[in-house]
Amino acid sequence: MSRNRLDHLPCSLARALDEAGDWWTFLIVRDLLRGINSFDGFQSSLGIASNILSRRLVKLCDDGILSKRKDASDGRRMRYALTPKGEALAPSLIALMQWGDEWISGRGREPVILADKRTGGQLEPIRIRADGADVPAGEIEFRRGPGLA
Amino acid sequence: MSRNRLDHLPCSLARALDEAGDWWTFLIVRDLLRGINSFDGFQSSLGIASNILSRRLVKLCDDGILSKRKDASDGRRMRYALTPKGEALAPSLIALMQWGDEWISGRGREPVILADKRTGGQLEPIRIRADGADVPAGEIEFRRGPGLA
DNA sequence: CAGTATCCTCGCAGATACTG
DNA sequence: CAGTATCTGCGAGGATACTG
Repeated sequence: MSRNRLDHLPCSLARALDEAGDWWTFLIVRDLLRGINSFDGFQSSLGIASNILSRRLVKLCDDGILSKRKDASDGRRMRYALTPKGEALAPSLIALMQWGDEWISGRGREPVILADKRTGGQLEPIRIRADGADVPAGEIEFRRGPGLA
Repeated sequence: MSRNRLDHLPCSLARALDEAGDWWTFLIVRDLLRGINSFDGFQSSLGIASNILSRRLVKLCDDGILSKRKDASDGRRMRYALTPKGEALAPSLIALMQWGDEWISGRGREPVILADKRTGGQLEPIRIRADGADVPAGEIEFRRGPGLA
């Protein structure tokens, strides 16, 4: 096999990786957490080819991670949103990003921003509740950093 | 490009995915958290081909996620261990596994075990502190579940 | 036991062109 | 704007055989 087949492993981690472990999934979810929710928004943010993005969005919708609807004021424009299942990826995404902050981007440097684009230039940090049942409740705040303008 | 090049993206998440986002990395780290630390241990646990496992272990050592040393009592046997950088992957790994428990393996079912193999048949759960600076401190305990015998 | 060494396959992603 | 359609290709992963 070329691609991994992790579904044979009796492990939730393997199954999670199998469904959400591909490269773009986390980055698309990240963009949605930042307020980016349109096709071309993803495209310009990620530099991903349109066919790849399209395929990935279809799969994410099929897997119940995203939902899709027409924009209320512009019928031509589609808007994507995270489902509860998709939002539930936030804790692992955040943990992974913080790992990158700490161990790759360089210790001591400012953490990378997860700014809410909806506030325009305001750069209001967004707060994401990690309210999984077994995860200690709390809020995580992203401050402005040099990594992601 | 065939493989993703995420390093051009100015984002810690992208860089983290670039370094630790491949399929086997998390599963090898998971095994180490369970107490599996030898080449054939990984192999029989994961069903991974030996050349792939070898390549992956070399890369993980190169990236500073694993360390490697000879077994004290058996010079032929190598033992792998998580470095601090590798241990720091635990929170995201755990979050991802819990996501799989909740959203893929089936809601309401028992979460998958992360049992410590070192205790033999005892199935003592292991505790992993999520003590990242910005992550609310707490302990996560894995209970026995049907997924991973 | 802990890997190398070869060879191969095929899925993911990229480039590009096109459409409602 | 939001995609589809086609073609191409690389490289991770696999099968298998072999070694100190």
